[in-house]
Amino acid sequence: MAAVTEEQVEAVRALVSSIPAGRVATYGDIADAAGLSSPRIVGWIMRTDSSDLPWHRVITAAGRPAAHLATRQLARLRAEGVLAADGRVPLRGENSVRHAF
DNA sequence: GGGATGACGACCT
DNA sequence: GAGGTCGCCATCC
Repeated sequence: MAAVTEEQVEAVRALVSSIPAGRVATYGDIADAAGLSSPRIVGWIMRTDSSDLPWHRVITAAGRPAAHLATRQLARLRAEGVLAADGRVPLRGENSVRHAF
């Protein structure tokens, strides 16, 4: 009786996989776009089923990835063209898919 | 079966 | 403007 159906998980995976390089998305946006009730579900999916998804393109609403992965995330994002200022990804402008959603 | 934890967000103080 | 608290759903112990 999973409140979150496989379809929801698939939607999240599709959205994350649909994030273009040089752009980042927030957990809240993905959760909302996938129709999830809680952004935590997105994090749960990433942790449980990270598969081949560009999880490094998913950051928190604070514009900063998880503490343990922050270094890894920033390094990858920087390689994709996302310049993080002081370990923070500028969610403002075209850097975030928020506008695309 | 129950409690604590976790890739988070939003609201309140 | 910054920090702390509560709520959210699922998993792990």
